[in-house]
Amino acid sequence: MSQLQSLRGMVDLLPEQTRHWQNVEAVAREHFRRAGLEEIRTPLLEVTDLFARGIGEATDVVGKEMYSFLDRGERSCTLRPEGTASVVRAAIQHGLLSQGVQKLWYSGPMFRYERPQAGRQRQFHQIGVECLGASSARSDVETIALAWDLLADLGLTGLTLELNTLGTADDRKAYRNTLVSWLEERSDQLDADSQKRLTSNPLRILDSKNPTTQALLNDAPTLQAALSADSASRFEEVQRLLAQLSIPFTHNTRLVRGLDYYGHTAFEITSQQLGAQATVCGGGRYDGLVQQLGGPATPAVGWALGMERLLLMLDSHVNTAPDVYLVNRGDQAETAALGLARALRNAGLAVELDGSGAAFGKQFKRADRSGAPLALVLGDGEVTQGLVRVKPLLGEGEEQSLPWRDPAMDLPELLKSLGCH
RNA sequence: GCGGGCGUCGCCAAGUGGUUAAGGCAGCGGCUUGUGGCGCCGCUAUUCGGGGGUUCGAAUCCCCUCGCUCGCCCCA
Repeated sequence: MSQLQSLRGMVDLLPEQTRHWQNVEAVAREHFRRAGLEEIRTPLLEVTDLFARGIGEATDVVGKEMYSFLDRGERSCTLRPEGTASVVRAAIQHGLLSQGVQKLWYSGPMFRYERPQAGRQRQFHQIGVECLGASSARSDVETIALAWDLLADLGLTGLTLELNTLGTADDRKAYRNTLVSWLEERSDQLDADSQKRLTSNPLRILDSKNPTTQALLNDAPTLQAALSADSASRFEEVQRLLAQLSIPFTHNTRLVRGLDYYGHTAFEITSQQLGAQATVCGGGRYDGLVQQLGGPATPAVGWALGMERLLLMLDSHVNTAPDVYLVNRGDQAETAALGLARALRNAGLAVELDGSGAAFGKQFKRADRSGAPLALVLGDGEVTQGLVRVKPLLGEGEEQSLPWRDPAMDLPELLKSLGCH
C-alpha cells in the first residue's frame, strides 16, 4: 500500500463524528461542573516508571501494551495508557493533596498497543474522574452516581451497573491462596489460559469467558467469604447507599480489575450492545496508589469511560444546519454577500455562504439540502436597490424584501426579521 | 501474541478467466444569471489494496505482503 494512511488502530474523527463527540463532551462538562469537579490536563507522555509503579509491573497493560521508547536524552518515556497515574502524579508534584479533597476530571487520548477490534483501538479516548482524599462509602457512591447519571442523560439505555468489592490487599492475598489451592485440585477442568493464570494472576480466572471454567467457578470459594469484617461492612454500606439513590446494580462476585491499584469498591457499567468489549465505564477505589507513587497516604476513588464505546451506543442526531443560507450571484452581489455573511456571523448567526457562483437554481438546491430554514437571496438587482430577499425554505411563507445597504447601518432590522434580537 | 471473515470510484455494489470494469448514492457542470426540494443530459476507476507468478488473455486462479474487521487475550 503506497498510499499514506494512519497507523493501525489510530483513527481519524471526521466531521460526522466530531459533532457527536462535542455533544458528549459538552454534556459531561456540565455534569462535572454541577458536581463541583475541576478539569486537570496532564501530558500524554510520561516517564515509563510512573506506569510501571502505578499500574503494576505484572499487568498486561504495563507488560505488553505500552508505547514506550527512549527519547534523545535516553530517558524511557511512555505514551500514557490510562489517566489515573498521571493525575495522581500531578497532584503529588504540585502539592494539591495538602489543599483538601481534590475532585478532578480529565479527558483525552490514551495509547495501548493491542490488536484492534470492536470498541478497541490503539489510540482511544477516555473521560475520567478522580476524587482524591475522600475515604467514605458515601464518596464511592457519589462518584458512581455521577457516572450513572451522565450516561443516562446522554440517552443511553440498557446499561448494567456491576458492583463488587475487592477488599483490602490482605483480604485479596488470603483469598488468592484459598482460590489457588481450590483450583489446583481441579486444574484439569480449567481451560489453557486459566491454567497459565493460576500462577501469574489467579484472580483473573474469575472473569474468564470460557464456559466450562465459568461453570466450575460456580462452586469455587468467593472473595466475599474471605473479606474482613471491616471490608464486608463497608461494602454493605455502599450497597445500601446505592439502593437509597435508586441506582440499580448487580453484585458480580467475579468482577475483578486489571490494574493493580484497585481495592474495596470496584464497578463496571456494561452494555449488551457493545459486543466483546462490553464495559463502557469502569472504576473503583484505589487507596494505596498515591502513597505508592511517593505521595502522602491518600484515599481515592475514580472511574474512566471509553468515548469510542460510548459513541458506539449513541445514535443521536445532531443538527448542524445553518441559520441561513446565502444565495448570491453576480459580480456586485458576490462581493456584497461576503460582507453580509461576515456581518451576520459577527451578530451570532450561522451563515452558509454559497461560494460557487453557480446558477440560482443550483444554489437553491443546495440551500434546501443544507437544512437552513431561511435563504437570503442577493443578486446584482438587489444590490443596486439596496435590498436583500428573505425566503423561507421550509413549508410555505411569504418571500419578503428587506433593505440592506450597509451592514453596520441596516443589520438591526434584518436581524429582527430573522428572529434575532 | 493466537484464530476466523473480508479488500472493485468518497459511500453502497454487479462482475468468479475473454477484455470498452454494470448500476445506485454523493459530487461537479449544463438545460436554467434570477428562484429550490422534481426531471433530463453530461462528467467523475487506463483500473479492481500492493507485489510476484500461471495463461494467448486475470478484478476473476496460485504465492507473498499490506490493510480492514470480528473473536481470544486484555481493558475503558
